[in-house]
Amino acid sequence: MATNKRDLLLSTAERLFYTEGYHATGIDRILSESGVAKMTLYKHFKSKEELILAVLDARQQPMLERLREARDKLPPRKALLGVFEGLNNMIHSPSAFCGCLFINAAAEYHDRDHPIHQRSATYKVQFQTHLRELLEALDAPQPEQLARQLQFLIEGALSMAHIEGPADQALQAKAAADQLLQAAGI
Amino acid sequence: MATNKRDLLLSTAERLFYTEGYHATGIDRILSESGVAKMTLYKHFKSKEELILAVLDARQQPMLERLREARDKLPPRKALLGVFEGLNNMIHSPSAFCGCLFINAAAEYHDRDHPIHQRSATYKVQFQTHLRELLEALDAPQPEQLARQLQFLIEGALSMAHIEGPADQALQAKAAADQLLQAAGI
DNA sequence: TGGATAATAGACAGACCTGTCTGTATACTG
DNA sequence: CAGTATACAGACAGGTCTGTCTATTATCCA
Repeated sequence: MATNKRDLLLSTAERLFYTEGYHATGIDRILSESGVAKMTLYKHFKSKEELILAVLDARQQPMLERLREARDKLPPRKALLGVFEGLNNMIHSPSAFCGCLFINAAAEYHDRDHPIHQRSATYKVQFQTHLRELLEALDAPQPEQLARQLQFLIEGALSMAHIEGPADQALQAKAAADQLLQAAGI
Repeated sequence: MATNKRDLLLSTAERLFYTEGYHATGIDRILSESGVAKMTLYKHFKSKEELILAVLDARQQPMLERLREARDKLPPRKALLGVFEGLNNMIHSPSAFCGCLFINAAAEYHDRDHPIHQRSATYKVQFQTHLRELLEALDAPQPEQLARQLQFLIEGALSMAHIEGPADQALQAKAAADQLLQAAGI
C-alpha cells in the first residue's frame, strides 16, 4: 500500500492533468487509476478545483527548490544556463512531455481572477524573480528586462517543444540566451 | 440576418473557444449566442471536432495573409520587427486577450496525433517558415536557427502576456530580437 | 480484545454534454 | 404557383460529469 492516499491522489492527478488536460480528466479516471475511493478524495479535497490547486502547489515546491539548489551550488552564470539544461531534460523526459503544467492550467482557465490562473501566474512570477536575482548577482545592467527576455526564450521553447515535439529547442534557446548575456557584458 | 450561418457559427465559436476554452465551451452555448439552430450547425459541421478544425483554419488564413502583405510592402528587417508590433497590438487588443488560439488548442489536445494538435502545429510551422524566409532575404548566417530563436521570443511573450496580463511583453521581446539580429550582423 | 479511525464499494442525484430526430416555417427559383 | 433548400424550435437518447450518501471492511492502538 502506498504511504499516503493524499500523495497518491496528487501524483495520479498530476500525471493525468498534465498528459490529458484538466477538463478532459474526470474525477472517476483519477480514482480508478489510483485505486482510491471517491469519499477518500473528497475527504482530502473539497472539490476538483481544490485538487487542481493542490497539484499545482505540490509541483511548484520541488521546482523552485531545485532552482535554489543550483543557485547555492553553482556560480551565477552556470546556474543561469543550467536552467536551460534542466529544460532540455524536461523536454526529453522519458515520460510524455506535454509542455508546462502551469501554462496548460492557465490555458484552460483563462480568467485571470480564477484561482487556478492566479496560482499559475504566481509560479511564473517566482520563476522570474529567481532569474532576476541571478542576473543581479552578475551585475547585469538591466536585470529586470533581461530576466523577462530569458523567460520568453524559456517559455517559448517549452511551447514549441510541446507543439512540434521534443527536439533541440532548449539548446537553441540557450544559445540565444548566451548571446543576450554576452551583449549585456556578462 | 447575417450573411451566412456558417460564418456566423465560425465567428461565434472562435470567440468562445478563444475566451473560454475548447472543452469548457459547449455546443449549446455556441448555438444560443449565435441564434442558430442545432441542426444547422450539424449540417455544416459533422461534429464539434470538425467545427474546431474549421475555426482554426478560418483563423489561420488571415493571419498568414497579413504576414505576407507586410513582407511584400516593407523591407525585410522592418517586416521582421513588424511582427512584434502586430504582437503588441494583439496583446493590447480591446477584446479580451487570451493568448494564442493555436497554442491553447494544442494545450487542450495534447496528443500529437490528434487532428486538432496537428492543425495547430502546421500553423506554427508556416509561421516559422515565414520568419526564416525573411532572414534569408537578409542574408542571415544561420536563418533556420535564428528563426526558431525569434519564434521562441514571440511565443514566450504571448504565453507570459496571457498568464500575467497585457503589458510590455512584445516590446521587450522585440528588444531582444533586435539584439539577436545585431549579433548576427543584420 | 475492543473500539476508533480510515478506506472501501457502489448507488444515486442532478446537471451538462454531444449528437439525432421530428415537424414546421420561411424564402428562393423554375 | 409548385417545389426545393434552408433554417427554425425543441424534445430526446445515451453518456459523462461532479459531488453526496450509505453501508461494509480493514487497520491500528490501547
